[in-house]
Parts: sequence; C-alpha cells; structure tokens
Amino acid sequence: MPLPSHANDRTPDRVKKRPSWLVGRAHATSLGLLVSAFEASGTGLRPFHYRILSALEQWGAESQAALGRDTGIDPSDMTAALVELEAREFVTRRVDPAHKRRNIVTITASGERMLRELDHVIEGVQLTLLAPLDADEQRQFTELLTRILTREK
Amino acid sequence: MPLPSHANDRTPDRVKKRPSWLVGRAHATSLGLLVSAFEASGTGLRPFHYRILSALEQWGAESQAALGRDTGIDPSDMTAALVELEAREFVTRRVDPAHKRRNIVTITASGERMLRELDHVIEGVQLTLLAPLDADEQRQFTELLTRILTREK
DNA sequence: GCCCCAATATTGGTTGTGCCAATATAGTAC
DNA sequence: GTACTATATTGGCACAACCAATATTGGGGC
Repeated sequence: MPLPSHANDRTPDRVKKRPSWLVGRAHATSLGLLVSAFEASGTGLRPFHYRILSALEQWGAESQAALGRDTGIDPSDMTAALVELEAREFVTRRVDPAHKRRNIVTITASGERMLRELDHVIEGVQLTLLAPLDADEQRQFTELLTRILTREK
Repeated sequence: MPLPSHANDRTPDRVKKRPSWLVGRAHATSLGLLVSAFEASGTGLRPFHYRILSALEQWGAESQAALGRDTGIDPSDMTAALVELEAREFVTRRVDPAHKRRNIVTITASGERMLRELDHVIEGVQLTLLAPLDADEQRQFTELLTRILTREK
C-alpha cells in the first residue's frame, strides 16, 4: 500500500519549492489516495484495471495489443490483467475468427457495472485531492496541467 | 532510464481528464526530464543524491538518521547513497565522539561545488517542464500545487 | 549504578511496477 | 511462396520504496 510517504518532514528549501518536486509529491499523494480508495472499495481491482475497462467501454471490443496501445500498458502486463478481469467475468476473450492471432476482448454487463462503481471511487479521490482549491482554482489547475502535458503554449 | 512513457496515445476520456491522471503523467514527464538531465550531466549522481547534499548544505552536518528524516530516504537506502557520495568525496562520515552510534555526515567543499552544479541541471529541467506556461501561469501553477500539498485552503 | 528500552547504522530481503527478450503462432506484402 | 510483421504469452530484469533482523550504543526509570 504505497501511501504518501515523506509526508510531514522538513525538506531542503532548494528542493521543496521546485515544480518538479511538487509534482512528484502531488503524484505520491494522488497515488496513495487512489490505491487506498480502490482497496477500500473491496472490488479487488486496481487503477490499471479501470483504465482497461474504460478503454473497452469507450471504443468497444479490441484486441489485446490495441488495448495496450490505448492504455499504455505493456502487452505482457496486459495478459496478466486480462486473466484477472476474465476470471471475475468483467471481460471475455475470444479468438478473432478473421485474425486468429488476435484475442478480441469485450466488456461484459457486469464489467460495465463495475466501471460505473469505480467511477465513483475515482471521483471521490479527485474531490479529496483538490479539496484545498475552490472550483475556479480547480479548473485553472487542470488547465495548466493539461497545457504542460500537451506542450502547448 | 524511465523516460515519459505512454506519450502519444489515445487515452480513454474517463481517464485523461482526471486531475489524478494528469498529475501522474506530469510526474512521469518531470521524472524523465530529471533523470535524463542528471545522466547528461555526467556527474554520475541522481536526484536523491541532490536531496542529500541539499539537506547537508542547509542544516549542516547531521547524523544519517536525521538526514533520512530530512529527505524522506529510508535508512537502508541512505547507507548505500552515502557510501557512493563518500567514495566520490562529496561527503565525509565520522563517528560522533559524544554518541558513538551516530555517523556525523559532513558535506565537503567539493560536495558544495557539485551541489551548485546540480542546481543548474535542475533549473534547466524546471524551464523545460514549465516552458508551455508564461511567467504568471508558472507562479499560479506552483502556488496551486503547494496549496494542494499543504492541504491549505 | 543498573537494567531495560529506544535509537542508530547496516545487511538483506520483499514487493510492485514498468520494461524488455524470447518464443510460438499467424497474417501480410511482395 | 518467402520474408517480414503482428500478436499473445512466458519469463526475467532493473529500480525504487519499504520492511525485517541484527549488532551496537545511549538514555531514562528505579
């Protein structure tokens, strides 16, 4: 359980004011909240399962390789994740008849229900994470982050 | 070399607009820049070495345990890091005569020079990371991040 | 002063994650 | 048809954060 470590410390001034450090700490906080919330949900799933289910819900059935490209998950890790999701009947896998080397992954009705349940879990994390900011500031923060990531002026 | 992975992808909408996801991606970007910059510097040091040297420069000689509390580095990892820093003569360690179980760690003149060199490396990373934002937005971003981390309204 | 507990440094191991290599299989391009 | 590419899977590696066990040493309670 990777809780936000190094929480109440005195960090050198050189370090603690740098955006790269702040972003790293924010990530640790966010990840800690996320993992805790998923654990507390009792679903036995983790954030990357949510990414997979989200991609399937949005783009429909896909091969494992396509799914990996959509979620940034390595093919080898994808195999393991899908075995878990299939065992819990949140997805099904069948060989594509037209392309027999492909596994077509499909989300089940139960998987869609789980996705919606996880939506609430994740929304709760956003609320906690951004609680110190008012609505306007939350929008600003999100917009600035997006700009940094898309590298757009 | 943990470069920012999952860079040019199509991420599910459910995922890609959430602050927790954006923060995670920003962290990956930042970390990639940081590690690359340290590698390119040819110093053979990594970001956590910088944290250690920074703490020593700011608060003076400390025991390893105190240093660990100041930098969020586990005592066992601290030992390994200090062995490296001592081998390169950026710090010295000697047993505290008054408390023989403590190692007093001191930064050397050479270590202080290295610290200043690394300052430039890190400043370059901040410039790259925040390049999409203008000066005002950079200040806003840093302030919002700080508020989130200190949990202050 | 003495005894028990806490602090320190160290070694070694565990866990989780992201990545890569090798392989077997199957489709595609020419 | 041959050579190349894509796919799924297994296994493993590297790295970081963290934890456990140990030996040593001080400090506090009595």
